[in-house]
Amino acid sequence: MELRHFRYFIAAAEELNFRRAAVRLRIAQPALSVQIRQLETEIKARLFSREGRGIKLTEAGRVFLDQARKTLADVARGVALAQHAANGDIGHLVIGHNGPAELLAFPTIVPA
Amino acid sequence: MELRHFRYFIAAAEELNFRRAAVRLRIAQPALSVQIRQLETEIKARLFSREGRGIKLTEAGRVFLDQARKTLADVARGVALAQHAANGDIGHLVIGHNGPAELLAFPTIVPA
DNA sequence: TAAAAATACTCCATAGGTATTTTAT
DNA sequence: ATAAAATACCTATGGAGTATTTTTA
Repeated sequence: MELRHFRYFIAAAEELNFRRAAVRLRIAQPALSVQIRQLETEIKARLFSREGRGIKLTEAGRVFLDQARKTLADVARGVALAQHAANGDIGHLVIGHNGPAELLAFPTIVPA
Repeated sequence: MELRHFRYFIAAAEELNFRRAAVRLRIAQPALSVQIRQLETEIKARLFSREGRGIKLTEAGRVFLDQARKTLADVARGVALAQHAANGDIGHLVIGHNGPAELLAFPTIVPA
């Protein structure tokens, strides 16, 4: 299983049509058909019901779509974090306060 | 970028040695070397510092390792959820109770 | 019968292997 | 001097394309 399967599956699930999804992915329809079939075989679950005229998501397809989107989001986040770290940005400092606003004082820079 | 890059990177990051990681992945060391280089090029961040004798994770490598593990965990979760859904298990019912235990009664099956 | 997916094949891009070189200790 | 990674080159697996067949609304 590769990220390609996730990208292809999401396109197919959103278009609910292999031909249109293939156009969007800039590949041929049989290539998409084969990759989706591979994915279904590997996870041992049917993701689409083929109705001769179009396709529908199965229940397994619906839950998998959710996770597939999260997976691709994780990938994007990993890349973004790595790039920031590579540029010396090692994270964000978050300051919280849960008391009355009157007790909040900001630090002051005192000239030497 | 493909899941292969994530699997290879995690192995290399855990072994901190391309040769040992390659053995674990059952591929040759140069194949691993090339794939890691591809990954670094694609995300535009150096993940390892090469020290001639071995490798070390960079800061970018450390944050990417974290996300790479989450990504693979998401993949596994997606597969598990899809398989369960395919077998008719559409989720779990969770019942909570926040009052005194004395007020808790279990439903009883009444014979017809 | 028509619109869509599946199948059959062919081709080629690239993952991976072997041999060797480079690098840093 | 040596252990590890990088480079060069070759091989072959499989992703993708074109043509065609199968399916069902």
